[in-house]
Amino acid sequence: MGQAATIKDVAQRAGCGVATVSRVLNSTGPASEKMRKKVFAAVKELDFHFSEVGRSLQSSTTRTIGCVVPSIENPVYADAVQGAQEVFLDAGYQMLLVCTNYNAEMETHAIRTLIAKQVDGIILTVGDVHNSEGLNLIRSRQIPYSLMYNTAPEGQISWAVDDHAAAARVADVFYENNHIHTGFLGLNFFNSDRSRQRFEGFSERCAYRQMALPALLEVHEDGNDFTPHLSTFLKQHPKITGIFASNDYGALAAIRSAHQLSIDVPHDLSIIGFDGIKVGQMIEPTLATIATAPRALGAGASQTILSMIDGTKPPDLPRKDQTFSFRAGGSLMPLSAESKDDGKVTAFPPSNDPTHKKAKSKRRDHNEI
Amino acid sequence: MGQAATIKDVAQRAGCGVATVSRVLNSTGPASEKMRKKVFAAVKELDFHFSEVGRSLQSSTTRTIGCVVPSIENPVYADAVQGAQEVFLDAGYQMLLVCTNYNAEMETHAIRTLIAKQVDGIILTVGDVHNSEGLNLIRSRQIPYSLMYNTAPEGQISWAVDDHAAAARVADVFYENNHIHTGFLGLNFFNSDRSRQRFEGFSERCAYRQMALPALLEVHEDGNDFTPHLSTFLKQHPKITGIFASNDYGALAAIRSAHQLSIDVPHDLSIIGFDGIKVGQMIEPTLATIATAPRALGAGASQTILSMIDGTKPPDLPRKDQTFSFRAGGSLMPLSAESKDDGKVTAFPPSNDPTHKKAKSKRRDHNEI
DNA sequence: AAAGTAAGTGGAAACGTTTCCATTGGGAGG
DNA sequence: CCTCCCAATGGAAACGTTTCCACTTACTTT
Repeated sequence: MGQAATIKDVAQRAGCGVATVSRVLNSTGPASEKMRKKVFAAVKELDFHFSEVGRSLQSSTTRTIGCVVPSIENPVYADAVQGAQEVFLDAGYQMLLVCTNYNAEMETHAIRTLIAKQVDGIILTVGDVHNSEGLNLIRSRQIPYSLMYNTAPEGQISWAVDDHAAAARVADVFYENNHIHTGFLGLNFFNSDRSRQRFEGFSERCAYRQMALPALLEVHEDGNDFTPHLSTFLKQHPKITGIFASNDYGALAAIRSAHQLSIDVPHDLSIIGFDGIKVGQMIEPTLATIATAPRALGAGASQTILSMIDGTKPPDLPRKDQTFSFRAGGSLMPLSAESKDDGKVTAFPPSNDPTHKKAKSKRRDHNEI
Repeated sequence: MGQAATIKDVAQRAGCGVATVSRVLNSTGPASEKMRKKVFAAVKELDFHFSEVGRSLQSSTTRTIGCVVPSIENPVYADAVQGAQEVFLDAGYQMLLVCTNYNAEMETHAIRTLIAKQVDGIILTVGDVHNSEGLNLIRSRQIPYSLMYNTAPEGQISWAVDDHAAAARVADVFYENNHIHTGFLGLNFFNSDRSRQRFEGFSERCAYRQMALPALLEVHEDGNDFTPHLSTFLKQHPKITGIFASNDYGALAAIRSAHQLSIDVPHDLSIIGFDGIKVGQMIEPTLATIATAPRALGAGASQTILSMIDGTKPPDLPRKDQTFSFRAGGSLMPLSAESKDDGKVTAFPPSNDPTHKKAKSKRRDHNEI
């Protein structure tokens, strides 16, 4: 059975014209019962299925959506993509996925190809919203699109977490728990405007709260060599009692490195992450973090696009402060009031004592790390 | 600039026939320098790009590959998909992604649609290799395809971890570490033949080693209510000193639940996972596990498909025992020889890990759980 | 100078659909 | 019995490409 059957084959077999076959199969237009029978019989015999390509050419619609994200190794994007995918699938659309690996060139190229493939819409996370060649192409072609995880510039739609506000929330949480001296752990700080936004929001709120300005620890890759960095950092900033990591992986790495340095989390050091990945709740201590809903964002962006396509009313974007929530966890612990003001060492056990008696709330001695 | 320009518009603008435009732009066939200039000028003015749809119709090739996996929330699949995607992108193919959520109906439907879209190949993980309607469709249509993470039946190609052998390896590891009484934690045991394969391989090798046959703890969802299950399970099987979880998430859940039950991992209970997800190495204790290379599998499957398409020699499948490796980790600890036979409480060798000194060398007393 | 060749070019068919339009036939209304 | 209308149908155009083929032109070769 070499080539796939076409509508012509069906027509011939059923002894009618192609127009009739099309009408019968699509239930568009009239057809006698006799013809319908014959057509269906022919379809069955030939195992005929419409070619979407022919259809697309004629209708100039592909029922395909492009999706461009940096990487689905990051569960945040993976979830968003999957959320999007479900919505699209329900609506009868398929999804072309491209991961750009945070590479601007790939981003542009991918978008160009998607446009050439005549996708009906594009859902994307770009590296730099204000300077994305691909995004410009999309806009000039007037293709329905929705951003994800980008802070939306003027008049554009983006389903995103409000990084700034969320980070501010973290500062509040630290404040409420008497952590005044904090650090910010930024992964890929200079590649990710999301990371920068978080630092900014965090810093500003710290200032507002009259807390110390957060010390910045910038890390490029999440290699295994993070421990010395943390050690140095904590020596340089001995007063720090809380660290805000720009994402949960960073937080996990910090917890682990702290552990290796015999710094107990949360007794000696509190840590808050960002994203709310699943494993954060599967470990001990559980990770205090900013929980986000990537699936919902992906689904929302998809619905926006669908409504652009069929002209219905698009869903409302969530209120900015509803794009995240703080999730308590074992990695955060209130600092006792007496050590709050100066972070000064009070009663210490000998620092070479590796024991971590949980009950006792000791402070770490930074000078001896 | 309403509609996108077509090759006809370009031809008209350049004052030539469409054939010439096609030849110039595709560098196929001769063209005078004068015409070339004019064509390129017209292309620029009109911002013309070929429509892939028209092209596909004519060439009956779409430069698109379908990818069907259960879910990319599972980082194993996410990595595999991304590995595949990179290979395809390099080769100039785009990837249509469908996540089936472990649902056979969706699987069939997705594959049907992919076929209708005339993808040039399909890379997929099916629920049941021996009874997949979609797979049959693909085969009857003679579409290039490659399985992933399915144990390949007779004469089919599948890039997969050898679950059976890997699980056997885990039994060996337990044996070498004097763990004779073990349990198997199966997630979605009845939905996943992978999980079953692992149990089988594990059991067989346990028998071969003359270890106790593993007790099976079956879990349906990884909810928060796992702890009581584990508690009951350990009460029922008090001799167990090692648990093999059918995937890393299960292992993490087990560690956490053990913690909640005041069972120390690894001193009281050793745990080995499966998959080798990234976070396994970011937590304390690190997770002993079967490490796999999802990206490589995805990439391999892609290359297989590409070579089917262009008729070149397909890459060799990896040797079965090279599809995985055992990765040591803190969640596994050798059982002292004297307690080996009966699991009786004895003194433990001092841990060189200072953080675990707090764990008093106690064996858990199952009766008190 | 005639003939042959090669380069350059455009027309038109083909790919698989949908849809407009024209044609047919039959039944109802006058 | 003649008209009119409507249901049923098929032919053909259109969608945007590529490619075959035929045609012109100009140049080389005898």
